[in-house]
Amino acid sequence: MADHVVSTERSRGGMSEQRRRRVRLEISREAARLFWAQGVDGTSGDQIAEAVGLSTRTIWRHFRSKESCAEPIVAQSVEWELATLRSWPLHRSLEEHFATEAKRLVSEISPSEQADAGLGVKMIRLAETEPALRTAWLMACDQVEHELAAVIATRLGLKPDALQVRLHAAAAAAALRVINEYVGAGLLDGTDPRELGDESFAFIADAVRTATGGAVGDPVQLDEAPAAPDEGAADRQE
Amino acid sequence: MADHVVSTERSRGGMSEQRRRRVRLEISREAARLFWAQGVDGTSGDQIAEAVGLSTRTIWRHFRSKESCAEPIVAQSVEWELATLRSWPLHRSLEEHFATEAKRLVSEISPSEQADAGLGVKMIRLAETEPALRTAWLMACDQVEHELAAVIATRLGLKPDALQVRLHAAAAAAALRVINEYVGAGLLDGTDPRELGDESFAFIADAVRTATGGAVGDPVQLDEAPAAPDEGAADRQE
DNA sequence: AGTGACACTGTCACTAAGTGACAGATATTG
DNA sequence: CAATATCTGTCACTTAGTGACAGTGTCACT
Repeated sequence: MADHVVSTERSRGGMSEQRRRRVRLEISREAARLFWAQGVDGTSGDQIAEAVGLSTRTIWRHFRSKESCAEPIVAQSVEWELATLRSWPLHRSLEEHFATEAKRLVSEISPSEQADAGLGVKMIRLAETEPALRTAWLMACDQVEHELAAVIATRLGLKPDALQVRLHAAAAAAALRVINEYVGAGLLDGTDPRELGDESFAFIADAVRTATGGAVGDPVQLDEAPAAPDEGAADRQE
Repeated sequence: MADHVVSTERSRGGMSEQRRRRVRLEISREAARLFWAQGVDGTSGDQIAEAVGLSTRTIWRHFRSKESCAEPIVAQSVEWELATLRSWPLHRSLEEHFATEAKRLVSEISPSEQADAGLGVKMIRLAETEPALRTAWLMACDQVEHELAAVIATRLGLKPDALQVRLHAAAAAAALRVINEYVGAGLLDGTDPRELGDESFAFIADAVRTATGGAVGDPVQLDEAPAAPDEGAADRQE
């Protein structure tokens, strides 16, 4: 029985991971709705449980705290940025890549994803005044920072934990955070989505380029990556 | 000494403000010690209260949550950066200013402040693994970001909430955060303080300059500040 | 089909975080 | 000393979150 392990192990442990994510997202949707409608403090765990049709105990089995119920929705709202960064080819400029990816995204987005995105924006807005939610938002930004570190590391031919890379990644991620907050606030205040959307991707690329002192944004030649002409003090770190 | 306005007016509502800060700091010291020794989850509010010699109820009067007990110690550990930024004269370069301020600081620091700084570094380290503390650390970084926004705004002749300013401030603050984490981790891992200290202030200035795309760091002429092409990219913000 | 293993959920009792309300202590002012 | 306002301790209380146990559905193997 030890030889055909594959199918058994998948069906047991693997099915749940997908299912678990769906349940968490479902809980997160209801929690976000309630948080937005009544505030975080004004929403109890029991209310969330009732809204999603589960027992309170089960909520705590999926989320370690009330605030963290918002995490999946918030995380999903930066997921497209993560995906875009992951798929950024070496030979393209950031502007080009963001422009094409943004266009593709707009055409492919489903109504339910759009609703989730709306909730995500609201949570980000709420995070400015509700310190409890701020953690969730900053966690998502942290994800972006790590993804950026990986991308930048390969582009500059350095390790992801080199100080130089971490600095660039942190600065660029911070810029992305500010833009997200800015765009989100604009949307919620009634600015026309099209107006913001059209300029935003060019803006994003420019912000990343600036925040990294111009080190990240241009196309990279394959033979150029490992070369990295001594940038002084930074390379003594690993 | 202060028999006049200061003492009277403060004694009613405001005397407490100074005293309150001292009490909060005292609590924060004990909390940080315990957090470091036993972890955050392993430390109860009752323990903190007992360690500092107050009732548990009084702890909650000074801090809205257990984790926030760490805030004052963490905040104090970036206080010198805030002060240094506040006192940055227009006509000096960031490198010069940081170098002189750092020297002055090293000579003036008291043993108790040194102990507090040690605790602060430990809390920052702990924040990497304890999400509960991460909020405190990021709050402190947020302070730095706001201070930076104010400084950058006056240097560029823009408003503090202009998008351009917010982007620069966020990127620079993120860079400072990474450096703080890097230096702190180095200290805790036994690196010689002198080795890190000597290069760090030059490093800081350089990081800020890079993160702002070179826009922040140079001396500013007085007549140049308000000049900035006033209807440029950043003005769509109000 | 039957049986055991396992993952998921609900129920309930419990710990710990945090608040409200009241009373006593302390300090400042007149 | 009297008057007032802030600070603190005590205690009862709400709520977030956990541990333990039991019931249910699903899959695997026979």
